Amino acid sequence: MAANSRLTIAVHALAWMALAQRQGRDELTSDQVAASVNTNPVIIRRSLGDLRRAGLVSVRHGAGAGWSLTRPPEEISLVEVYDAVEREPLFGLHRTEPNLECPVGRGIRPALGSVYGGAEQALRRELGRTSIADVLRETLQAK
Amino acid sequence: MAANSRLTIAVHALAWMALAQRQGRDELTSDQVAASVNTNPVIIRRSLGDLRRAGLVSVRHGAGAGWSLTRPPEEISLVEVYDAVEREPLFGLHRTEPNLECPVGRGIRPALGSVYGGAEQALRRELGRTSIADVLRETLQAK
DNA sequence: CCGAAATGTAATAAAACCAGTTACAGAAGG
DNA sequence: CCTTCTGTAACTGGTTTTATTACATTTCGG
Repeated sequence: MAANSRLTIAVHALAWMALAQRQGRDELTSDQVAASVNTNPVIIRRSLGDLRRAGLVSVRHGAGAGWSLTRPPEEISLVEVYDAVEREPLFGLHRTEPNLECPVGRGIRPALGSVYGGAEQALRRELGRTSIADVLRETLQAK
Repeated sequence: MAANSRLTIAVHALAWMALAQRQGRDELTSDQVAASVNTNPVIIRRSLGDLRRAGLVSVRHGAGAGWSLTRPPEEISLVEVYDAVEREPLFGLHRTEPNLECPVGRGIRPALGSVYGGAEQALRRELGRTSIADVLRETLQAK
């Protein structure tokens, strides 16, 4: 699995926005976020665009524009971020249809689908236990 | 995330081997497994090779060779299969080092590491609740 | 109302990964 | 010894990911 870093980038952006907010800066541009994440501003705009579509951040256009959180960071859980930025299921099924003349080939896809669904639920449940505020607190504790 | 199908292929192979075993065929060649999964025998040999290194199957070489389970299918849990075939962590950290002059950039990686570790544990715990025998039973129930 | 500043998005590129395929050396049973 | 099958390397086509450039669009501030 080519593990992507979409969740990492989105959480980093949100945590940084939460810290800036605490310091009185309610809005950040994609350039400012990109400077902390150390990537290209377009990557940040794409990621924050996903979060905007999920209702987690809002944006103002034009000159003096910027991004801001729509909720206090205590009320943004990582599962919402996960759902906002991650589209693919965790495990892929067969790329080509299995042999339907084999009893295993016939029935395995729904069986796997239910197992995979349960595993994803467990993952999402665990992510739901952590908020952006939690991540920020742990981040600032690291000396 | 380009979700790969390694877990699917490995579980399919093991379920098929479990069914064959129940029918008196203790050994299968990679060609026979590939016929059910509907893929190339080399893919199966690579997958079963991972499972062999994890101790879940054994192989005999040469003419009349084949693969067999080393344990009853009730005692093979999906988390063992997952660990055998999946090397990458679920979520990638930053591809390039974040800006260490930013307090968030400095501390976020260990913070995310601990969150991601917990999420993976939850996933693995859930996968541990299902065995190859469970998958086979559900597979055969699907009409 | 004009210009500056910022977003949204398309197009492109390089790197990585995945599934599939061919090929072949090596092992081992008969 | 010969046949069969594994183990693995090499390569291919396709997809994904991150990064980058470019530009039309939006809107604030003066």
